[in-house]
Amino acid sequence: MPKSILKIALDLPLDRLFDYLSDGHQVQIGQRVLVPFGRRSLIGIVIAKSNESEFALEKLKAVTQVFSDEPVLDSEALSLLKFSADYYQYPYGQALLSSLPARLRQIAPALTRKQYRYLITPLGQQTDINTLPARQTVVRRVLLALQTQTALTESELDAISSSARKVVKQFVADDWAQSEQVAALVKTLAMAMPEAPALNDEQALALSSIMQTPQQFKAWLLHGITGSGKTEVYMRLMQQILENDDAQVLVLVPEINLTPQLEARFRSRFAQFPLVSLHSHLSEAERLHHWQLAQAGAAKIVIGTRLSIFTPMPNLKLIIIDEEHDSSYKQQDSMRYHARDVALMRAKRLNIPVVLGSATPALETWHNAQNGKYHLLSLNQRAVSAAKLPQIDCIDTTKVNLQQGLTPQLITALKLRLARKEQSLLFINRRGYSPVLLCSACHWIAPCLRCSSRLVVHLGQRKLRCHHCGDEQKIPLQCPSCGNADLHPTGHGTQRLEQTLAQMLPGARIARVDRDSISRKDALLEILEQVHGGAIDILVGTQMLAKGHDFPNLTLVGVIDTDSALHSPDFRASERLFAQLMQVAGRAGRASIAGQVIIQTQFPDHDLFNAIRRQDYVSYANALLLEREQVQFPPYVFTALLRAEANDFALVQKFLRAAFEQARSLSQDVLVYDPVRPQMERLKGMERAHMLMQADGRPALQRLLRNLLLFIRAQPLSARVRWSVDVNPLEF
DNA sequence: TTAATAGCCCTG
DNA sequence: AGGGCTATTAAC
Repeated sequence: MPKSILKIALDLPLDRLFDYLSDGHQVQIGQRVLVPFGRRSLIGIVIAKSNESEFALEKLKAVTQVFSDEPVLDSEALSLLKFSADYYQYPYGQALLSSLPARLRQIAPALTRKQYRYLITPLGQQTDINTLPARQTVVRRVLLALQTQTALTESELDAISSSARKVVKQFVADDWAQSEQVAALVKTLAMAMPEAPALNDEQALALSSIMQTPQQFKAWLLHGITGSGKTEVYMRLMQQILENDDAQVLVLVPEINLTPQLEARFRSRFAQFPLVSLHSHLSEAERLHHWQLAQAGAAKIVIGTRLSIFTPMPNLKLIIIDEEHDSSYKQQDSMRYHARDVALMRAKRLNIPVVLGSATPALETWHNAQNGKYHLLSLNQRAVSAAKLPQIDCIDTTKVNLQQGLTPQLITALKLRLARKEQSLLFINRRGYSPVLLCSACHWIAPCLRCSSRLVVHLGQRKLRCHHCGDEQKIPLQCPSCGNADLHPTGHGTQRLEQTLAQMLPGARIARVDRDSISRKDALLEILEQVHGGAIDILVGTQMLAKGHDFPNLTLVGVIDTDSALHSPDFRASERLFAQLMQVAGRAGRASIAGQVIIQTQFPDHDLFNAIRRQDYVSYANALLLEREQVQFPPYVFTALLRAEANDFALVQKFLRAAFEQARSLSQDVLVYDPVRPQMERLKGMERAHMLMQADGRPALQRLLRNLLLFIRAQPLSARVRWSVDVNPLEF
């Protein structure tokens, strides 16, 4: 009996598959199909074939269209998505469809345009440019370029002129050139392949350790301070794996780190291996094209952000996760997966190595390295041996006179760098002019009407703005509460700091980097270029500046105010602050000049600053882990969070109350906490609350969640509140 | 999720 | 009766 019933995943919040008749179509598992659904048409993915259906056979509809000229999703990709969807309690169909490039979710056939390049023929090579009419400039330029470079890609032609493609087609007709289809997107770079630097002992040991078992699952933690040469270890490792028959390698990076420079660095190092990137700045056509090259096995290296962990790669032999502690690996809506954790699952299922790299590993990761689940490799020396560690000073802001929020020590240090023609970076994690607008008479503070937050003063646009919902208001002329006209912008943000510095240090060339100044896509790159070129003396900015940029002439880093993170109710705040400070400190003095870091704080004797001064991740991580163990927080327990929000708080309460009673009755192994309100009680006009569940092991928690969700989905109330489940939430 | 429909209050 | 609104239900 032929298996004519297809089980199909659809992009719906319903956690089940739908049955359709194949109706004579040749259909494979993993294939993309178009099906009728109600009175609309949906894209689906075929998950299984069967002889039977639990649905009444006469009610089954037939598949409308099979996209049979496309490659199908392989079973590894399908099962990884299924596993992740189950683990993160998210409908399989939605998880699967949203892992695909948007073009594959649309109804039109997603044909990728074929790429061509054009090669010069002997006849074309012999043709003398000077015999061509002088006015045909494009013809002359295309021929000249072909003669000197022997081959041109379509994008190189486009760079010559918009009519260059037309010209080259005529060349093909005249047998001056011939066209050739390009299988993979290989951007050939004119630059010579850089010589790989020699490895130091630690790097060599790390490489050889991993390469002892290149064909089995092992999780490696590459723990190395900034500048210790983690990237070089990745690249040597990739080189060795790639040289092995047809292997593919996946490199995950945080979004902000995937700069064109990093991509170019990998490309020039691996000129012989086709490389594609996958990130949010690609056009949909590019994303599809890159994804398909990975899926076909043509791209040997994929560098991508979070979502690319799900990219089908038939010959995947190594996964690398750079800056593994970075919180951008955690998806914060839809399926709330953690790309690092999914990478671990994927590597385990494929039986391949996975390498996590960081200067400040996540405590979860560090814990796993301590208990032997991961193998620890440490890089303690700086790879460039001349480079020295910066000196780190914490200045007690309660004991000195601040000038506009700056300590005399920091001002002196800034002046010294200006005199020496060296560069400085000031790190302040607050954008805008000042974080509050305060009435001097009645202490009224401008609040956001839609969120439980304060409005930030933006003097440039003369506006008050909520950084949570984006709402804007005019700056009031008098206090709405008492009528007093004396309203003060209080506290310091990036704009104010920039202004202060300009007044205090006339002549200094200052640039500001934050989300407000970096509106355009390339603006950050432009500023960074200016810094490299020596056109900037002082760079002021938020955490956008903390990562990945090396400025050899930058010798001073100032940290203005991070104290709020020390007393944050978020249990991960100090872990994050430590990582952030280590990262900014690493910006100072990477070349042969020793750097200085000045941290302004009210609590210079805090453990965190003591550890920062010594740049001692290990003892601080161990101390934090001890605390986490004592209070039974992750990674010593497994948690999940049920979040809910609605305009009407009573609905949220009712919804969570019902869930709470149900969860309590469902499980003895899981500790279910009373629903509470989060730090941000109201956001964009929605009243929020959540319920925490905590267990000693994953299975008990998973079991509870599965049953709890069955209950919730059956509740009519669940349609009237927005709710979501977050497994291993970053904060609660 | 979308889309249809059932139920309800209101006007006229 | 019919318009306009919300709640409910089905989708293969």
